Amino acid sequence: MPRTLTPDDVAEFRDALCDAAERAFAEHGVAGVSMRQLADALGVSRMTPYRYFPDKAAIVAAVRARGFARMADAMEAVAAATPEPAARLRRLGQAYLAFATEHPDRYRLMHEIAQEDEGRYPDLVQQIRRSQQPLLDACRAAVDAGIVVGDPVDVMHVLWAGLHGLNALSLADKLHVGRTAADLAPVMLAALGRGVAPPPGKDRT
Amino acid sequence: MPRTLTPDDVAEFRDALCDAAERAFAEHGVAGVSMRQLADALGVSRMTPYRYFPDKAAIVAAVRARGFARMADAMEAVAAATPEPAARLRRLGQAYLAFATEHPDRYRLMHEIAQEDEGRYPDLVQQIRRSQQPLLDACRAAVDAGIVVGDPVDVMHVLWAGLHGLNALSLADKLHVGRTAADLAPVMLAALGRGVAPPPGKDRT
DNA sequence: ACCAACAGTTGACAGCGTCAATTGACACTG
DNA sequence: CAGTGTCAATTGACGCTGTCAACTGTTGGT
Repeated sequence: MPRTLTPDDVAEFRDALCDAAERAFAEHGVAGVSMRQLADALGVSRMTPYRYFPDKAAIVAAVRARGFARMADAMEAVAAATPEPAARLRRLGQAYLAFATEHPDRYRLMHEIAQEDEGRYPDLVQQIRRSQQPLLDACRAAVDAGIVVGDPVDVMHVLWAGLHGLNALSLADKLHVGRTAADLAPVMLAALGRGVAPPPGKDRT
Repeated sequence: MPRTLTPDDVAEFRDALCDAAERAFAEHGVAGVSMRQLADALGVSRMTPYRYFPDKAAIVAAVRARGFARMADAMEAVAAATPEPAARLRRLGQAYLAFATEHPDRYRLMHEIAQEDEGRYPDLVQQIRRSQQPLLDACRAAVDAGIVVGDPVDVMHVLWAGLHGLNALSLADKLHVGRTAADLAPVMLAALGRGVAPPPGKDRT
């Protein structure tokens, strides 16, 4: 009914749409949710969402970006609260694993979608980058402090891959019966810690 | 035209359908390929595939099962050719990473689909299990040989998660520019090796 | 009081997965 | 050799999808 849409109006509607989409995607999967259902959930007609997003893929991208943003917030908070390099690295690892455990649907949507050419969604790309930054910074600090050896970017990739791999197996129900991500988290963290630590014989500052 | 369908006929058609589906899925993604297109590709009419598979999900499951079977073959071959425990573990890791590099689309389909309740496809479940078995056996052997410490199943999960995580990041184009899976493979393998090795001071048989 | 602008709605279309009814060719039986 | 049952394969139909295009109706500016 209003004549012109203020930026706030647009943001509000987009947020509401993303909220509804996030819930629906979590429950039925992306493929199981139609644009029409989302419109219904918001009490608007079929095509209204298309005034705020160019197509369905853009909504998926927006929801994924929100997920990465939430994760980035969590990682940044942990990093800021833990100055000591070794502890920071450990805490970030725990936080990464915890995020997937606490928000399994979100994490799945963030990673399991294989959105083609996500470069077309700059906000998504930026939030992905932001979510990695604390871990990368912590790796650099750890290498500088001498508690980790190797190229910081390599180390970061190894840690990230290990953490993400565990999350992925857990969320895909691929862990053997009786094992949970929570069980394996300390084992993984210990192994990664030993894997990137300097060779024995030197002491750590 | 033939009156009764021999089991061989059925197997042949199912194979041909899976071949076509695998190619099409690789090129356009599962969501981008319709049953009708698959039927067209085989030169039969829309509903014919439904005589051989109950629905589209079953075709996806069959193609995924084939992927895991191929992988299991590769892993079994490596394991059989490498009796020495440490080398076996290393070679299996290399083979796992290589498989994803050589068959990216297959690997993606195998892992990125989040098929709900894959327990309904016993063949898929069995091939998944089979593809893990060589690594699990190798972990047990390595623990027995004293070159790896910890619960063998835990160790296997840690190694698998590390390898899969690297593959997942690589295939999702999440590695930083200039880094490839091939670059990071040795780094990851070395880190995992150190991560599960016994504490220093003991010697390795 | 008019008009242009534009948020929102409805109509329409091609394509989807799949159920149900139909077709047509063959292997038998009388 | 005509008739019949069987079953692989095809076609018809339905409700659903994402989205283009045309439309409606309200509103701020003149």
